[in-house]
Amino acid sequence: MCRMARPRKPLLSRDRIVAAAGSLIDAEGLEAVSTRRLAAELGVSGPSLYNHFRTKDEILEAVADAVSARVDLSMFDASDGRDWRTALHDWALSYRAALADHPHLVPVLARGPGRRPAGLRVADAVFGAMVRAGWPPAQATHIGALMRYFITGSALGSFARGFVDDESAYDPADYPHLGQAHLLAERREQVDRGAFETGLRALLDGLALQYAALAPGGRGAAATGAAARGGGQGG
Amino acid sequence: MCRMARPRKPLLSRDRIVAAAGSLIDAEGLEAVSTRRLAAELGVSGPSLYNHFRTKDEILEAVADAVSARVDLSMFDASDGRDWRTALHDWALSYRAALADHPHLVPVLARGPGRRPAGLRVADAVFGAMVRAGWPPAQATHIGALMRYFITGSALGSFARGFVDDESAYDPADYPHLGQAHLLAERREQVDRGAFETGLRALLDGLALQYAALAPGGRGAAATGAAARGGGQGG
DNA sequence: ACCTGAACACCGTTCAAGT
DNA sequence: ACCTGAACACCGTTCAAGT
Repeated sequence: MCRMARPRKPLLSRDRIVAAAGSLIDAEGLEAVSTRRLAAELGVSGPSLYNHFRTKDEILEAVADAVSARVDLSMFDASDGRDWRTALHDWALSYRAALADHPHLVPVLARGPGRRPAGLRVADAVFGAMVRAGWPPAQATHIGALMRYFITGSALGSFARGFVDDESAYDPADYPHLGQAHLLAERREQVDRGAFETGLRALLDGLALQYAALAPGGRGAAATGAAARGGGQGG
Repeated sequence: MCRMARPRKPLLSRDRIVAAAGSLIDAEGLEAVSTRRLAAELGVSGPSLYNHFRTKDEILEAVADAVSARVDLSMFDASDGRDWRTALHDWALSYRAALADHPHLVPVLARGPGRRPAGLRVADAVFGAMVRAGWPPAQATHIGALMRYFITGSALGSFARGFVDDESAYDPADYPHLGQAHLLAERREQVDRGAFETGLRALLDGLALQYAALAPGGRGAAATGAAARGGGQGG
């Protein structure tokens, strides 16, 4: 009935390519992904990929979006949005966990949501929930941004990983306070988690102070478009 | 007296290479730096660089270290370390300014101090000052880490830059709260600065609360007025 | 000691050709 | 429509050769 019958089904699909790229990145890192290598992994030749994606970067973006899609956002549709602090906290843990599962992908995710649908969904959910909780829109934008800064910063620059595992690198004459720094590499996970928890708590405590200081009119219901000024008096 | 006299002075030096690489990165970004291109900029052939650096990555690290070296640390040697909050605040601004001057280099700096002397000097100064102010060493480590997270995260993932400047990317049916998102690209600087200031203030307020709650052994009386008030239920 | 050209084993991407 | 081999313009790095 139809035209001529397909000789055989396609070897490739966007999903297959994204899945293979994700596995390769997790296993061997971002630098391991070349179009030729990825194609070989899929049993095809390099240029075949260009039938499904316009550039290699588009493939990376698609993999990153798949990770963003796994970030839990259910804490934000809790009706009234009263408890913005708890929602923000739980979301931060979920976000961090997603990044920790795919550390090699963090540099891609840290570039921002761009055009990635799942990345935009995350930004949308945070912003919407903060406004619903009574934050002025400008402040809600800032909160989405600064939480991203902190979470991706912690995932990317895993602090302890930045120190080499080699005592001789830290001459006490040069760095009087870094005598134990080579131990950081061993206790990496502990330090990273501790710093993240301390920082998250400080951030939420500090935001709670700012929330308490908001003009009474702006709380409890969706705020007007007027939007308070930026960050108060800082700097 | 000496052996045979040098025929002519060397064409290259580590300093010249680092300076040329820095200029190239600032002008055209990290991807513009290939060994051949950089060598051409210096009037030599590609492999010549390998007489002065072992790898291209070592060149990048040296450029990054030069940026770290320009971060002001003078606020940390203020004798008693009483006012750790102000010192941390001023340092954060200085750090952010250094990164903002060389945005293309942030991905390199975000990897952590590694073996870079100036990077280690920064970590050493922060840690030392916090301990001197009465923070327990473990907490001082966390503070150094979480400040790094936030500052490099904000420089790298410049929030607004992550959104495309194209209204059609944000279908209200998909993202009900992102109606104005394409405006972010225009107001990028404003949003980034506002988010940074809001976040920094929250972070310091939150840390002040934790400082005030330290066992009396950790003295200092440095907590600012903002810390005294409530609002810090645990996360 | 320092620079060179040639070479090796790679890249991302385009394109005419096949089916 | 989808895949291929060949080709273009690149990479980082090594090395024997020159001075």
